[in-house]
Amino acid sequence: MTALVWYRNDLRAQDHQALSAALGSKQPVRAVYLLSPGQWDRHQVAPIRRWYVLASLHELGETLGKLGIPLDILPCDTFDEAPAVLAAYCRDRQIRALFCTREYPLNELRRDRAVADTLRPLGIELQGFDDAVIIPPRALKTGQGTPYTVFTPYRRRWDECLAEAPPSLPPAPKKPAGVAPVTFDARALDAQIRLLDLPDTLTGLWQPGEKAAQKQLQQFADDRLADYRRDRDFPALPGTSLLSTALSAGTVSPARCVTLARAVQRAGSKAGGKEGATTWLSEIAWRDFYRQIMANFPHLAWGAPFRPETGYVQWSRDEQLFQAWCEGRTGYPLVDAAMRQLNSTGWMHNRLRMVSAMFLSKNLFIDWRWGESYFMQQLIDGDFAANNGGWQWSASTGTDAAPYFRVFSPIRQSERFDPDGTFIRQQVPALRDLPGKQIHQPWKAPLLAPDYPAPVVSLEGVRDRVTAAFKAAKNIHDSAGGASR
DNA sequence: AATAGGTTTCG
DNA sequence: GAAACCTAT
Repeated sequence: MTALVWYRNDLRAQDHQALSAALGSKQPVRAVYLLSPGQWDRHQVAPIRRWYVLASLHELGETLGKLGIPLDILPCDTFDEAPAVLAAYCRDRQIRALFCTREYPLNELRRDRAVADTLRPLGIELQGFDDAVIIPPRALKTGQGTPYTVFTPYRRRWDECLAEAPPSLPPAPKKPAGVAPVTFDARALDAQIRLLDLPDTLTGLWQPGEKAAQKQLQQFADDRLADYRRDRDFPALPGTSLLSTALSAGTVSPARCVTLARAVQRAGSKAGGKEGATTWLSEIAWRDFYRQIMANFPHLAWGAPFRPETGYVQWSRDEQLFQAWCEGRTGYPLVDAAMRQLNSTGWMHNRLRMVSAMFLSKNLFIDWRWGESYFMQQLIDGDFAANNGGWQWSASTGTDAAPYFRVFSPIRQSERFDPDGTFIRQQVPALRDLPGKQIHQPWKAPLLAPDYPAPVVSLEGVRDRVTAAFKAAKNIHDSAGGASR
């Protein structure tokens, strides 16, 4: 009789409820990871993200090995094969219980349901734990018993829950007495990593694995969290935690993040320390918010807008403008700097995700799904719920009312959040010689940046056009009888 | 989690 | 004349 931990996007040994439960069952413990390149293709997982996952798995295999837990990497091209692959494995290894961390997007839910249905007749229960989030997706309901669809009231409830019941961290896993360490065979992983064939200049920017993630969290909490509120919106500063990658692959747990943030919040020693921690906790709450949106509105997984009437918006399908956006040559410095950061590092500062998404969906008026998909293909932290939520927020098709708020001026954003142009100059060499504030509007000094493109669209009248297009969409929706449904 | 355009206030 | 303030969308 053996207990099995099925690893997915929870690639850690510390702070891991499923692993803790498996060890607590007093049976021998094994672990598996289903390697699914076909599923990665379907979900458009970025090569750099695949690399991060594989490299983190390599470390996890060694960590688990020291605890006497063998980690097996099982080939399983797509989710469709998961039930058969796991059933065969469980049969061969006398598995009696299966433990995992729950995932909430539709394909993952269906996979897990199919696995549970296949294993139950074999006498194996699949037991899920909700520690990929702080508050489980169906736990919080409004007064009307419906899921929260506006962030602010959600955040208030989330805070109350946190105060009443702070997340608990399971004890560090220990090697059971009498169990010998095992050696992890990383050959399959290393072969996959070689297939990706990514340049060292790219992978060298990132440190995979649980140890690096823990260290990064600790350093952020010690050095930057107190100033997070002040610094987080300036892409030229190291103001953010950079933990999105670790959180999305589970090399760090949100519970650990919240525990550290609450400690800083309570200490509140440094001036502003409290505000910094509170603001960062909000970002963790956003993460939970979009996960509970995804879990409660599963049609989002099929490309549907959250607000049905916005499904009738007539987006542009201009491939050339889209390509200019992807490659960072729109002629708007901060947008281009943002896209070049994404393309060259696999990551983009959160402020810039809003700026570039807003530019694609509102200024170019191109379908937000094109942008959502491009981000997934590039991002090392590509997380379906957060990415979809962010894109729909920018495109005004998503949660939170007041869409007329939602047109950024790429010039204003640039002036506010990269005032002296440091970040732009780092990312866009063609603009390096533009002095001072001129950098925000290079078309006014074309001779100083001869290699930089002219703006691909004018900013004039954007708001009126967007408002008109959304009004037209609502009319179509209402006259199609959508209002009554 | 915003902008534009106006008015008032300040040095 | 710049900065702060107000307001409609």
